Amino acid sequence: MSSDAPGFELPLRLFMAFRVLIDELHAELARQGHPDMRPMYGFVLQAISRGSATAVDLGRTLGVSKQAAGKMIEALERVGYVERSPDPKDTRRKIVRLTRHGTDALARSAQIFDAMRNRWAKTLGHERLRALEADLRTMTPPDLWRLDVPGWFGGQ
Amino acid sequence: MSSDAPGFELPLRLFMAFRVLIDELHAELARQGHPDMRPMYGFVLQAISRGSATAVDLGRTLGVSKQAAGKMIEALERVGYVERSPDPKDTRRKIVRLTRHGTDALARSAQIFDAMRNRWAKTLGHERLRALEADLRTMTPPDLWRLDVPGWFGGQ
DNA sequence: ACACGATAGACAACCTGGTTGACGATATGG
DNA sequence: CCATATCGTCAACCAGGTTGTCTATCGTGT
Repeated sequence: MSSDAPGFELPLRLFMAFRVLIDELHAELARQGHPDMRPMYGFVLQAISRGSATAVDLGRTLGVSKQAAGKMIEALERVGYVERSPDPKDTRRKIVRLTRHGTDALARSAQIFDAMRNRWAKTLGHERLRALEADLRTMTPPDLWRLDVPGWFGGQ
Repeated sequence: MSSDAPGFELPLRLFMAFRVLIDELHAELARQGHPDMRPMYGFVLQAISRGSATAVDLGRTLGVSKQAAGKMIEALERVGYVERSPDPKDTRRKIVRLTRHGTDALARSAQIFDAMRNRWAKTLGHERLRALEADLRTMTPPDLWRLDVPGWFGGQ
């Protein structure tokens, strides 16, 4: 009865589980030809591939300032995951899109995530995993992509 | 029955759930007289209260450099959560301990976490929540306190 | 036709939280 | 008694974020 976990264990375990998955993902990505990949990049690449075409755009969908988004794009450009080209329709804008390398990173990430989920399913059982996912969905905001991952440390 | 979630949803939901809890904690802490509290501070205060008495110590248990730990202590000292005093047995060391304010922050955090867990239990049901916690425990390293929270962004 | 407001991107200065490397002061053990 | 290890600090740097300001361009209303 009084064997309930203390309240602080829940957030800690959630975070640890997240870390375990993300760390594994990046270890595997490094093995598969993406040593430059960083935790943050995945989110950004995903946002770009889902239609964020400019820095302002990206900032909006990521929940950060356009300047932060701009820096992110710059970093991704440096390591060859995205490229920018001027928009002929609007010369103020520079359109960002994934390079082949960036697309590859995303595809491999998806595949690795699926593999990791399968491992969880094997360990916990399909039903338990589905229940876990459903419960997390219940307790979190619906929009999966509007997590402003960046900057939640730093606060304010 | 191909309705399985894509692999990437799991880590995202884990992180969102973590964020939801932490954000709520800090909103509530701010209301309860701890507006200076930040996500990182909780972990550090906890580590100190559990016996990390010096910067080197703290760095070790937190998994960061002694310099980073020193900066953390400095910041906590500035907002009045810890205080330092020279160790008479070893004049190189400065012993850190929580102030009354720091202890209060920790106690309130624990209480708020418990309240949040109760809300989860109400929504999901006790059994589901216990199952969720058990499953997370299964998939994560056993030592709850050796999550090197800081610096997992930044990478490398 | 044009002036004016809104927008895109860039630059600068700053914050947090991390890193390495170096260094002086103190402890400690052969 | 001296070599070595440890503690704290300083300095320089990095990643990722912030705000504020600036220019160039777009698009709209009169």
